[in-house]
Amino acid sequence: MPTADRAAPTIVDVARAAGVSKSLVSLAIRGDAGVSEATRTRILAVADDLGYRSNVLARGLARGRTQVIGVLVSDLSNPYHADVVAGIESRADAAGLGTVIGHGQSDARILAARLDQMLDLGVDGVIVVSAMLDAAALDAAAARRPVVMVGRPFEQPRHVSVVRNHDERGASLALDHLHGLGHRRIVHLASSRRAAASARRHAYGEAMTRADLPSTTLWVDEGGVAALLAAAGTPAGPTACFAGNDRTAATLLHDALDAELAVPTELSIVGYDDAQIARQVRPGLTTVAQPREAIGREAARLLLARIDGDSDTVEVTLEPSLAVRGTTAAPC
Amino acid sequence: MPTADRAAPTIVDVARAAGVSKSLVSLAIRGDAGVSEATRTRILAVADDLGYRSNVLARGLARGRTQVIGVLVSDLSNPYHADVVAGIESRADAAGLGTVIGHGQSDARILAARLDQMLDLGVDGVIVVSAMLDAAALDAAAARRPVVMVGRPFEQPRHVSVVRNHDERGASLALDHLHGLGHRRIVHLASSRRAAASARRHAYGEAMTRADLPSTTLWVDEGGVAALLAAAGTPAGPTACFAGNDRTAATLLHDALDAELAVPTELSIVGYDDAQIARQVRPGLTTVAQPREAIGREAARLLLARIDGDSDTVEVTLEPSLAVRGTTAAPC
DNA sequence: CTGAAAGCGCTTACAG
DNA sequence: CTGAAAGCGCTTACAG
Repeated sequence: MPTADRAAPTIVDVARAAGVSKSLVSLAIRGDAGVSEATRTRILAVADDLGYRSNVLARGLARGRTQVIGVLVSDLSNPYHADVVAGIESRADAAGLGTVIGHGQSDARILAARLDQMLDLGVDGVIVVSAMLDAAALDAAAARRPVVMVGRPFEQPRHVSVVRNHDERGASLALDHLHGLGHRRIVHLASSRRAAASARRHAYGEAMTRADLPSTTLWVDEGGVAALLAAAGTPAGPTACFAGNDRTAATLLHDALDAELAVPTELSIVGYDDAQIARQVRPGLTTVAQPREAIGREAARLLLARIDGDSDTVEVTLEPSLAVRGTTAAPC
Repeated sequence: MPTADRAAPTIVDVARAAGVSKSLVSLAIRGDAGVSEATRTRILAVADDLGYRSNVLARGLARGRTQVIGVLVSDLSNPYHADVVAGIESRADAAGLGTVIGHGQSDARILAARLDQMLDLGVDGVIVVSAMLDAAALDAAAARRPVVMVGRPFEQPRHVSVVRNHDERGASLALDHLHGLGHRRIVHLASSRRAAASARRHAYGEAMTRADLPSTTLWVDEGGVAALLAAAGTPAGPTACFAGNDRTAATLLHDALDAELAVPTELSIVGYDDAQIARQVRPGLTTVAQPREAIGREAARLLLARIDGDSDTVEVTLEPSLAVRGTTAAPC
């Protein structure tokens, strides 16, 4: 009995046991009006007795809908994704839809292959939580089923709705915080040229210009961390750094501490993302937090609307917030 | 065109375009011998031209196999799971099977519901990466499809193969390391009563007994960390601690540093799991590493064997290893 | 309120 | 080497 479900009862078994036709069972199970309450109750009881479970494959084939949505994430180990997925699932659950997750292993080609696999599997739509797929790949998928993307695309796909955090506003939050503390010499530490990172970088430059302060962007892969640490602590050196993301900020923090530079007094640091690492480093990292669950819920909402026939593709931008922890203080 | 795949070509479209019967298309696509190489090539070319994709729902319904396996994880944000999943996927990919992931949100009831959902979806088998489901729930699932569990179950399910790390050996590795460094007063910091944690705790006691040393287990939820820190540094106090997992070890490490206790000289710490946090704390945490990817590959191997008819359920125990980092040294 | 029939897109013997 | 037919388990008009 273990590895076989050959014996799995079907709608026909239920019909026979209940003494009705199989179409009636189908209607009763889906709660269709036009089945008397009494028979419906009886049929459901029989179904339950038999351990009947509706075959999603058969149902999906007949209806053209599986009531399952797919979520594709580029990297499972990124806790950011877990929160977004939780948001998606809460909305999908509420709508009575199942959720399956696919994993792209941070590789655009694997991601694209998994996307096709999910679509082949018959999901009613998919949410791509990744900015690694290009517009062409996303639009190709959107030609099969509704697709919503979470993240900031490099190039805007035409048939895909996008949900993302407002990077410019997030950068402003970080810089306003540092300005408010009295920092004037603030550098930006950049580590990526992707769309979200670039937006943060540009927003940094503009915020500095608005405040009439000079801006300096250092790149991690060009020895930016070392340069920053060498300059910090000197009379005209920077007193604060806005990093493009938390990983970069954490690296800077650790290297600063190793170099015996006091954080936050000699160097204040702000990250971006409110990743798990922001709470794990000491002192805790002040950082811009994306509304991850809300992003997930919004993405699911948009997807469900499109599955139900709403054909508009939109771009939704959610507001980040600032999580103030121990890496920022007034300059000494 | 965006949100519709009504136009999705079927095997019939391919047959018509190629001027053959649909059964021939089916055979050609599955690479069945008995289709001439020439026609096969032609049919595939036509299929490709039309953008034909085999409908998994229909195929699954007809064959009773979807060629997709399910992986259920209790907690997406746990990087441990990501590595296990990577191992599973590599093996599944190699066998030409797709993988979908379900997410239990660290809640046994949600986990059980998702397990049923995956089974309803028609997966050919499922790997449960969690010890949260009890034997009854696992066996119930195993009555429908082959199930393999990754982790250490509280109670052994009867129809489910189990793959796990050898906790006893892992604990020995940790204690041998500390003994080798010269530690004699070693305490165990426990935070869980689950099976894996209990095994590590017991193994600690036995290792100490074997070495003719007194053993002391402190519980986190009973103020164990404070008690440990108070005793450490005193003449007869402990010089080392074996923690039940990395999170507990990291908490201890941070609190020790806050209490100005020098790690590793005044207190050495060993964790368990080699979680991400083990690399993120400073100094880096010495810890027992589970062979996560190998565990995933082994689980997939067992599942595939069961899907292919091997009816034996087995328990496979893989060897952990020690990752020596900065939290252990000879006592001063 | 209930039943017989066709169909979803595929696979699988079974004839030729 | 190829084609007609039944069937996987469900849904959906359509008659009654």
